[in-house]
Amino acid sequence: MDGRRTTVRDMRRSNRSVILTSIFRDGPLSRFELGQHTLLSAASVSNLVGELLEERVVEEAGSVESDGGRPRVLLRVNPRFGYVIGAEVGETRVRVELFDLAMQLRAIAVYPIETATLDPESAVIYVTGGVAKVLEKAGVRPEDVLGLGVAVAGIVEGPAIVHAQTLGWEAVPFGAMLAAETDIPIQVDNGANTLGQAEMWFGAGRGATDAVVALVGSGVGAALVTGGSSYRGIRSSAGEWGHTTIMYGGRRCRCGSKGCLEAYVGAEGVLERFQLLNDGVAASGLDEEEAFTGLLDSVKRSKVAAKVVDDTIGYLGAGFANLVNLFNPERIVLGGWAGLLLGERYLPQLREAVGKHALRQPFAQVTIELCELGRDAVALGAATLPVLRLLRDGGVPVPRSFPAQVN
Amino acid sequence: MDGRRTTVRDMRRSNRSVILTSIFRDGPLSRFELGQHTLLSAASVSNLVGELLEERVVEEAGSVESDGGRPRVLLRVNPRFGYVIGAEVGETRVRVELFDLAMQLRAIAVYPIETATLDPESAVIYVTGGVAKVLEKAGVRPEDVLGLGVAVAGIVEGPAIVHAQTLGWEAVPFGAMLAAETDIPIQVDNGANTLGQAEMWFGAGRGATDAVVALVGSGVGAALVTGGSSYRGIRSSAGEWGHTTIMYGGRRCRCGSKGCLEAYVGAEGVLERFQLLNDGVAASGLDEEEAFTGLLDSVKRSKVAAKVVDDTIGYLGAGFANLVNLFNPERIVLGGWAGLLLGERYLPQLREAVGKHALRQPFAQVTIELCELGRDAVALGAATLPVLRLLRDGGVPVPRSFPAQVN
DNA sequence: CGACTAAGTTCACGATTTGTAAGAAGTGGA
DNA sequence: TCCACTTCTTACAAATCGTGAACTTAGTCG
Repeated sequence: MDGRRTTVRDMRRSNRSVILTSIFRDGPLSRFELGQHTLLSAASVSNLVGELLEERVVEEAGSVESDGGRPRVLLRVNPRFGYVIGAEVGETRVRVELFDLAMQLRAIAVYPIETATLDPESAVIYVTGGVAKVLEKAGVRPEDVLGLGVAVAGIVEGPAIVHAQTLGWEAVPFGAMLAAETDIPIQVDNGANTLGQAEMWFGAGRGATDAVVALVGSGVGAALVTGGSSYRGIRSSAGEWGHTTIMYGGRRCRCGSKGCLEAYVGAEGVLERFQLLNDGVAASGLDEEEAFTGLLDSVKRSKVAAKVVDDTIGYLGAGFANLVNLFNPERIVLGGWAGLLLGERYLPQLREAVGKHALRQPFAQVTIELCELGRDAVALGAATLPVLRLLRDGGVPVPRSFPAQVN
Repeated sequence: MDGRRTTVRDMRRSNRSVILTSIFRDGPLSRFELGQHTLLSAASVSNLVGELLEERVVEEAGSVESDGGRPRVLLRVNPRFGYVIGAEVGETRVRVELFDLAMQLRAIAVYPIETATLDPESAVIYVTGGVAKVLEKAGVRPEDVLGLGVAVAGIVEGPAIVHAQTLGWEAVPFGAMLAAETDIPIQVDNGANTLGQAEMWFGAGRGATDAVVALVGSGVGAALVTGGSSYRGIRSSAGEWGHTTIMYGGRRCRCGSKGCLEAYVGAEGVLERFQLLNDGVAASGLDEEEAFTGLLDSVKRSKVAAKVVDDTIGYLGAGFANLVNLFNPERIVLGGWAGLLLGERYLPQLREAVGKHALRQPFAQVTIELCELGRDAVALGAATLPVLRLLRDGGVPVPRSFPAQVN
């Protein structure tokens, strides 16, 4: 099977999708404005909107006067047409959030993980338990949930198979395991990707079509967005920016290779470098985040700290420049807790460092921004997955049927 | 203006495109097979093929018996429906080639460049002269040329504006300059991209949808292909792989930065490294290509040469690994004259080096191959640009009108 | 020569967008 | 209160398109 045919139904679905996406993204809109946005004729807009209104995906929201004529009726996505749930399965917690279609948070459930590693079976229990909890809290019926997006800290490939080194998961069919417990449609993705998605929709990435959301925490990753949608590669493990070699033969990285970017700008790597230069003396009794903040705060007192931070900015700048040269993006968003701490203090210096390593042409076309959402946005981003699917399908909810669909 | 509407005509154009592309790519095909490939109904296939036949884009090509029933009539793209021209504007030559729609070479014109730098005006004269020449040689009328694809050694952005450091061109509106001299539709692209395109269609990239064609010559570049089509970034200067930092603070590169991949694996950089280790003694009286071949041939005799080549494979492996980690491609094709010389001798070692630096998951999903077409394929790749457009538009030639369209 | 088989064609039908014209919903002035 | 005016909304006919079912065509085999 080759290229895909186009039938008359694809046309309608596509136009419904265009209209619905327009309403969702650009707020309350009149039919007239929809026509301008979508280039559809007034007749078609009316027709399609009528259908969406009938199905309750869209609702009227007041009206606005117009220079003496009939007032325009505003349309918006019906926030209560359905709900979406985003779940974050991380190393230290499982977090489940319920949103309405206006992406307003309606309920939340958080479970800290005490055990060293979270096995897949427990993760399923936490997630399904969290789903039940948020449904109850918000008073929403399960059948009104359009979908559940799950973000995991690892590589997700094919039909929701998860490989997560830090959790000790290897080829875990997490999507299928969840689908066995609920008939809510499930989508699984990498946490870095969902956080990137959240920034693209609601944060510093708004309006960009070709962007990279770089995440610097203890580890380092990136979400690539090309042509308005997330780029995943042949089997959705693209974006492993943290393990690109930036110093051939350099520091050993926990991935087993040497000279990875992560070994230089990941918080763990930065602290190790500091300890090395500081005659082996490390801040004790602090967790990684406190230690990292302490390091940043001590640059004025300590020459060693200043050098370590300075180097970090340089390395990070080179890493960004690699992205600029390879992807020619329109925007790079720096996120992650360590990235945020660094960016708050050193964004100008970072921009300068990028300029030193990037080619003039693509560098002139990119803007480098700090992320706007906290790290709690991982679940929000996961919740956008079912929304994205709804918009793409023109407002037709995914049918709930066996075999449960994954991804 | 936002998302694009779909009308009933887009549907037909799209289906024509699917059918025509199928016939072009998968050789002579019967209507029946077309139906299977495209999922279109037999009625629609017949209808659309009839139209294409009527317009002479497609022609019948014999028939094949079928287990006792009516024989299937084979269809192929009419090689003489139109012709395409590919031009390569390089540092040492301008090369113009004329192809029919079966991509058979019909005529060629080559102009060596003696002067140190080729100014844009002269380049226009060479190209237009070459076009006239190949038309005359092949006995083709200008109005039968569907398009002219031009490959230049530099960054091409927006409406065919060219920045070519090595030619000394800065923001040259090369497309517009050419369009002023002829009414053949013109498309301009980077030479690395067109060579990559050629490999994807006719060489080692056949069948892949997510691939990288890496070009190692005196300099280093790459063509990125994602989801079956060339990735260009926000303003089409993506793919500058040669200037990604691989050794932070390392060797100075001609781009002005330090530690670029090109400074380590580009032929110029390799020879410099050899000279450095060899007590400053360089092979004299040889051009770069001879010197590079000589270096490779001397690894058995010279420990220094062996080390330099060994290191080169290591660096290149890390560079490939970066691509593997970031893009998760299905295939990487190594090309360029130096890449070819290296690959012929050290492909297994190179694969091993990539494995050392890449993550296990994406590495297991990629195959690394040697390119199959010589460097003369740059013009062939350029000629595919108008073909691609014809296929995309479903066999409707680009109208020749003012203002001349570029890109 | 006639049945059989498979490929290709014709035609009515339903789905879809579009342009046009008619209708509806307000505003402002008499 | 009524009426003209402006602007948004809807109804309808026309045009286009893919589809399914019946039909035609072209070989093969007995």
